[in-house]
Amino acid sequence: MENLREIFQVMTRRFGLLNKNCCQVGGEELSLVQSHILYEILQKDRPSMQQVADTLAIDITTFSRQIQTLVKLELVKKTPLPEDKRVSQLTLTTQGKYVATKIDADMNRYLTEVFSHMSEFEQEMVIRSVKLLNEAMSKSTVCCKPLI
Amino acid sequence: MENLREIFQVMTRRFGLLNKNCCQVGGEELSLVQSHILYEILQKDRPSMQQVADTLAIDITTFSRQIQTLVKLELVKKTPLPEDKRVSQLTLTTQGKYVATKIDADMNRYLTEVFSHMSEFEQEMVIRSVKLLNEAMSKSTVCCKPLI
DNA sequence: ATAATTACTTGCAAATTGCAAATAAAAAAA
DNA sequence: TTTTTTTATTTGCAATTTGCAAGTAATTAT
Repeated sequence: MENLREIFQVMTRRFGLLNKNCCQVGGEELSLVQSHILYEILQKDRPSMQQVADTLAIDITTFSRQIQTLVKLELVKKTPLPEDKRVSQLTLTTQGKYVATKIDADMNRYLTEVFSHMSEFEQEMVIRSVKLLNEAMSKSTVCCKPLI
Repeated sequence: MENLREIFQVMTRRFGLLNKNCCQVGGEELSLVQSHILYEILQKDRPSMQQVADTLAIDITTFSRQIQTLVKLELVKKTPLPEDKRVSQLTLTTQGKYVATKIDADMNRYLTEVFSHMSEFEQEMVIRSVKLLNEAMSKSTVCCKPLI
């Protein structure tokens, strides 16, 4: 078969570059990890710290500190859950929602631009392929365990 | 159109997880960046520092230090170019070649496992798609400029 | 009432990163 | 041929990020 590593290596790097651009909003510049955290909180409904950390496969101590930063930036709010005061519910502030939405829109814009270099047919094939790839990775035994 | 960001976000993360596993050889554990550096030196013929740093879009100062680490680990050798003593030619040591090849094989094995969860037809489609995606990104104006 | 778990937070210490500034060699300009 | 400019690479910080070990506080199990 093909040299899989070769093409995926290139893809990974290019995506890394794409992602570098993608997290500055206003004056602030967020890291990729932080943007992923915002994204996850935006999607889920009032998730706990542990929940999001697990989903993103980030060490909980690292995550704790990242959240502290995002709270200081007034993008995220932590509310103790009444039924169990150990857990913190995470929500986005208005600012946070704005930022998360902005990053989402930017990323979609970037991706759309990338896609514009392909034919309609190719675009659909690529989308189908990425979905397949995601499924395959979720079934894989060698990696990618967490995540949805 | 589809929510592109969604599916690519998931893919990016899963690949991040896949890559986490993929860089330990013997007792040593290399970082993803370091494995990319080894890969690049393996592919190219005696590249210079600047060359590899540009290809990988790594800041030259960061790169300089990474190479120092790899030299200490006896995976990379730096030889001053006779015609221009400013530039260092990079080559892999025997150890380095072994490690780079090992990582390459591991990654291919992981990817093959991932691919095993798809049909023959799907596998080919995915490969074609990733190549298309790489081309599209190389044409893109919003990112991914360096790289080959 | 006591012990064991769970959810999260801190205290290090090691890596990684990039900007500014330095060095040293080569090329261009005077 | 000097002098200046450019190029390739290295250091000096200083900020960020990371994970392990150990701690706190709230819950659940015994």
